[in-house]
Amino acid sequence: MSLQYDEIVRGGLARQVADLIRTAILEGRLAVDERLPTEDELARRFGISRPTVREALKVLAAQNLIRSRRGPAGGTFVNRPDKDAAARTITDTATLLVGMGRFDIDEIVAARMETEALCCRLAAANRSEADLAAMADEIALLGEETLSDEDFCASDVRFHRAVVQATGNGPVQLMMHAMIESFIPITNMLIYRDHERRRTVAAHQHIRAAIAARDAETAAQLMRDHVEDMRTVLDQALARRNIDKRQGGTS
Amino acid sequence: MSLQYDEIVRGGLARQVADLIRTAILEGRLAVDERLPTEDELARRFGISRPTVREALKVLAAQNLIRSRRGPAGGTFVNRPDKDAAARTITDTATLLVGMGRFDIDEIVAARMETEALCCRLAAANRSEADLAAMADEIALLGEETLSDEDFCASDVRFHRAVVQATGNGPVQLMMHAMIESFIPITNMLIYRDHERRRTVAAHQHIRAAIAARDAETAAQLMRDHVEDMRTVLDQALARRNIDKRQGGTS
DNA sequence: ATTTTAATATTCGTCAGACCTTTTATGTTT
DNA sequence: AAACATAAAAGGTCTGACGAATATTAAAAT
Repeated sequence: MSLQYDEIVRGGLARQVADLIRTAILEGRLAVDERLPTEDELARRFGISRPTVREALKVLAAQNLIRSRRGPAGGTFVNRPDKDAAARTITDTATLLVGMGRFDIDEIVAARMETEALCCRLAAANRSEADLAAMADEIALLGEETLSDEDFCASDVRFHRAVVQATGNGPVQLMMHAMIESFIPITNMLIYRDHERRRTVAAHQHIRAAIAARDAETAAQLMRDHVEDMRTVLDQALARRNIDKRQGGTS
Repeated sequence: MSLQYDEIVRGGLARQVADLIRTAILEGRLAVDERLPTEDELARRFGISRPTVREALKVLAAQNLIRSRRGPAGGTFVNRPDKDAAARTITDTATLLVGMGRFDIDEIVAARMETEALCCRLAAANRSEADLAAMADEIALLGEETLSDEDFCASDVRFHRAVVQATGNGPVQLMMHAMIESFIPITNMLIYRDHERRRTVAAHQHIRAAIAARDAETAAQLMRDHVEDMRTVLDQALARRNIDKRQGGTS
């Protein structure tokens, strides 16, 4: 364990202590799963009170850097960087920006169109049989007539995630999951009519077939067309909503 | 202001309160820049103590959801979602994963190669004169013989950021900045020799020219080749480092 | 009358020490 | 040897207080 327990100079104490410990973790001076001193001990060594130590630790826990357990074998431990936890953090951050309207719909659609086309190319090169099976599952589910709108959207999301998964590329998966998830609130605005549903299922089938055939360019182009299609439906939905707003002002 | 001050059921109190407030913010029940009750008031309404309230608020502050100021006009306020703050969060998260070796170098390079090629295509379509000027600046800087290794790397990063910027697409910028930044620690391992530096400058010039000419496919291919080149140099550097490790075991 | 200065109230930031809850380890009993 | 009871360790929470920063207000000086 290597930590400096003085050097405190200016700013909120809790913040400074959090920064010190975070830096120690990021620089590897605190190993993964290593146990920090007890809160009492930290307070003593930093020369601050325990509540302040706890505020600092809460910050680090919120960033998934540490975890705490009670009991004699408990204490505060350095977390192993976890892809899933990181994915959640990135997704939440992106979702917040999208939800608060910090991006235009157009640029979101454009971003998704291009990045998912890229995923198709990578997926065509790297897909496994399991990936193809996962896509097939969602295609079958999506084809069921009795599916509710919510279940239809959820399955649609899972298909796109399956394509991302098939890229076999960790960093790409990390970023794309965030992009797809943060887009959900907008896609959920859509109300799919029957013939639109059939179009979606057909598009998914063609995309899967191209990926299965390792035809990267066809898969990418099909995905672009598919997202473009979604944009058209989305535009209509938005237009309808605006008309409704003007006519029946029931806000 | 709409907040439920009871419904506490199970789990850490601080955690629960943080979740309640976070949900209220995310659902828009607490408007941007709205002021929450004072910490004393929150403690009273939630039926908990002020230190616990503070732990909850620290968590939310760590997630950039709120800010606090002292004084009579002070208090706790809801933050406006900020692209820069979000970019920092995402970058830090990705950097942690990369730094702790949760991704293979190969998949990082592959991800960067494909995503930056994509950026070139978008940049060719959307670049402004200012974007081209920013790229030209970094090219000029990178050509200077006297540049230190650190400054060379920094300028290289800024060129790639300029390309990303030229896409004019917010979500893409968000994700790509994270990818480029998190890759820095690895690129910094490189020691560029003179002829490698010249190759880099030449590659940047060609990429910029293709983007200026709105030649998307050429720009994309040049970027792929450029990143591929970096990978080659990187592999050599890694090989050298491994040899050094075996010979001079000074750990 | 206006500007400068001082007092004051408000709110976050920190502190001290105590008690509660959970969890593990130990030791006793059967 | 297994089951149970007990104690100790550590985080989780509470109470009450004081310190520090800052906006408002009042007072004073120009």
